[in-house]
Amino acid sequence: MANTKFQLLDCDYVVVNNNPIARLFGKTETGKTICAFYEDYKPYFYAIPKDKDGLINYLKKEFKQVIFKIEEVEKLLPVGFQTNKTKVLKITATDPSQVPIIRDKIVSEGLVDNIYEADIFFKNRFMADFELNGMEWYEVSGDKINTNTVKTEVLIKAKEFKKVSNKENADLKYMSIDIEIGTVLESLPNPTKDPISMISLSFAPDFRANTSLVLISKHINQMNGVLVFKDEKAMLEGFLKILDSFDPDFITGYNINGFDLPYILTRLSENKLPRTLGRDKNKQSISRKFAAKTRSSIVGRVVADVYEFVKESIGKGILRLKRYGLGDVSRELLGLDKVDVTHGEISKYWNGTTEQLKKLIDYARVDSLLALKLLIEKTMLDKFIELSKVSGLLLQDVLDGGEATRVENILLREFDKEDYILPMRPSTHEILKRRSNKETKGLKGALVLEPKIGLHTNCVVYLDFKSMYPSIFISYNICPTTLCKKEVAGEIIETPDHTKFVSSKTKMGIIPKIVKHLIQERDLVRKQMKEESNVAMKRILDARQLALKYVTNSFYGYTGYALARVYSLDIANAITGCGRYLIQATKDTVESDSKFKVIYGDTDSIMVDTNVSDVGKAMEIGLELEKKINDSLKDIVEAKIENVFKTLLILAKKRYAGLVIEQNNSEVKESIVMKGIETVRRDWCDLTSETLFSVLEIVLKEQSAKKAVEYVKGILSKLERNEISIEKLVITKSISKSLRDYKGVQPHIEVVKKIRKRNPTEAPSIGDRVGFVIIHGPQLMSERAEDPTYVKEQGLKIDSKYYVESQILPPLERVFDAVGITKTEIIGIGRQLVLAEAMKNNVKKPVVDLLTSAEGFICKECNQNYRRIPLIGKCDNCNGEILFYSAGQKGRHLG
DNA sequence: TAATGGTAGGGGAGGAAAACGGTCGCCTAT
DNA sequence: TATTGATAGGCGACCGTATTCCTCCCCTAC
Repeated sequence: MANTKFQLLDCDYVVVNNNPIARLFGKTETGKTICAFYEDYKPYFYAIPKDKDGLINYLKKEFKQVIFKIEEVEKLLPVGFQTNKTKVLKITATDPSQVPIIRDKIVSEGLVDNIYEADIFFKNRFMADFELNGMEWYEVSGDKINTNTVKTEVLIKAKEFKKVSNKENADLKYMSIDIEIGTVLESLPNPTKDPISMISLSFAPDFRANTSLVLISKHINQMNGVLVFKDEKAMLEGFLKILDSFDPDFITGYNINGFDLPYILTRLSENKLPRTLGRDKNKQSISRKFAAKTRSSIVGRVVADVYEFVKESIGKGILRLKRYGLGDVSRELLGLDKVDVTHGEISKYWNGTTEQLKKLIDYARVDSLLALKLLIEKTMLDKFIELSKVSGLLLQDVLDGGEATRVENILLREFDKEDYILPMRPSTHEILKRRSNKETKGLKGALVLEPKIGLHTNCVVYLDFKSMYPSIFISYNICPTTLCKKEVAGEIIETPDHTKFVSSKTKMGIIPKIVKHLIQERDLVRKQMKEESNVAMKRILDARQLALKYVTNSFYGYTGYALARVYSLDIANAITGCGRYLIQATKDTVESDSKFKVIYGDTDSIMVDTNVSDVGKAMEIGLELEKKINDSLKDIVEAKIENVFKTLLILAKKRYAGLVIEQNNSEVKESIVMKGIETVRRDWCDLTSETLFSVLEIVLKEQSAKKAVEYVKGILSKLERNEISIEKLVITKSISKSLRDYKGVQPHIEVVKKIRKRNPTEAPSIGDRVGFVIIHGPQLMSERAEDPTYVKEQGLKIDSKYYVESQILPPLERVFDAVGITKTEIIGIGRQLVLAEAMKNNVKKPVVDLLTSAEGFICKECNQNYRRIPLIGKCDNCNGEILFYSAGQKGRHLG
């Protein structure tokens, strides 16, 4: 009998003698690999039979071999408040793989009214019942055993698991992989035909004193850090040996899910080599295609693709990058450059001189190294490890799955604790029904208040509600288990949209309970974080509080997700309805004192003009408002001052920029916040983002339009003189679907088509971001989009007019327009207004106003205006065409 | 196919639809 | 032998062009 503590990495099952054995893979305190086997557990599900005895007899007859037990139990149904339990059959099978077969059969035979939990994976069911969470620590007790089926150092026949509190990770090993195919010249590598030329591996910690190794499949002279093999098969065998002896917990790389791993697996098959990359001696590793992604599963290890982390973190705004090639990302995050070898050059170098081959080896080595460095130095796994602990899912499932999977795993456990049963995932037919129903009935979202557009030079306080939707779940006790579908005795809570729930005195909802617990836990972790001095631990705690936040915020979206087990439009609508009510009520509360105006608000926030310019005074006002709001919305949501803007420019809904002042004791910190504006969008070129950023900075900090206008003029003339480097003109857009699904003409899609024609190996595909510039020519803008590399090679001419008129001016015009300066002033004709002056008069579009009141004439080209038509009938200034100006609109040609 | 949390909203580009202006043929009134 | 004066103005049909509106797409705010 031995007790061993280990961190849980993976879980699966094998069937031996018609009996499932659950296997837990992990890492012990001393860094040893462990596999714990648990034999006495079987899969089960629930059904409401049409005819109880009929179903029992049918099952006993048709599935004699695989039915272990059928019993009648009492459970609570999941949707609609239940006063009484319902009798259901709990059907236990011997083999997990038989459950879907039994389930499909009894459904198609029409033997059941309803069926529950018959699609829960065995590993999740097992972990739920034993309260095991991915990446947590457990002490397993049981006897050591011998078996030849797995490759781990410690083997235990488990009797019991006890949770151990340990926030740190075991000594985990990482291996990064990058492969090169050197034989393909013109087309994409074909894994069934084209052999792998090189495999680059990097290790953390070092493997036999090597940080990296490059395996090469043809003869070259001995080199440091290079292992030479006679052919691909020998190299793959070498790779398998290294994998087994290094025995990593994590397999990583850049786009390994999309390319390297499936390629290696296919090559192993083609070479008739075993595909057992995992810690099981027999189970083949597989790589399956789901929707747009490929997922690999390797027993006992975790596959983590750095490319996917980068893409996701960009989406969440943690990393502001317009492209995410390994080179771009490494430069940005690590300050390291990648050896640059294009796809076309790979085969050239592979078949070229020794020098070229060396360069290729170097390139491959750096690629696997960079991916590994990114993963470890940027601690990309931390958040996912904590998400695994919070949701209970295995780390691999957290990485591969979406937010719904996490929510559902928590729901499964909590429903079970209170004797509720969970619905099945919807069928294809049900999904379609839900979607079409949603279209007609609709899920109304949040309220966005009408913004007061313009520059606000008084201090503005930004208040928002702490975790608004989660708080609504709690305050209104919103849950499928408390939803009143018919008349119910006892206290009822009615939401502003008239959806009814029983009060928490009658029954506290399961989601409110979960959410409340998650919020409390997060507050606790944040407190611990503040007190923690150890940097590494602080980082883990930070990842944990973030993970808790993500999961807490996922419940609302889940209820409106058509593929959810617990889907309820009524609930989703009740939540957003409460949200709309609360934000409107808050606005009214603030404005009940006519001193203050709410100038904007979105979903859970409001911005209030304080009428004072002193930040300290504004803060006092903010605190008063905060108190006032919280008094009126007591026990529903909690408002908090997020920050104070010294100046704030609002351009439109969801678009604003502000100068934030933080006064901590004597320290004053200034920072600029920009939301939704082109400076934070990735589908505008750097020239636009940078110019606009500078302009906004000048406007917010100095309130000098003159300076801003001068700055812009400088940029424009540089652009016209071709003094701007092409890199700054690259616009990027991502490919969201397969090319043939695009209905219209899109610039980035046209570029991909061109690249494909020229060199298919270089062409970006679905999910990638495409960079392009617009070149000079008569065609549609989309057709003039070109690959920047190609433009440089061919010396094509950039369409500077496009950049001035479509990239630089429109965003700037919106800014100047909001502060009362017209396009005329920007491009330098007419007098220049000083912002303050324009503000004082509160004149919007002064030139247009002038024209509107007195009808006149205007030049189509340069907007010069005339009270009388020039004698020659053309513009004196630029010889442009003269238009008649009427009711503020240009129209009617002259001459 | 299988499966990927939600809605609100701004803004660019392309293309269809509607609007407009010019011309022509035809008619009528003068 | 015959529709046959000349002119202005109204009207519909047609056609090309400039606007407007709508849809698709991307990306962001929350």
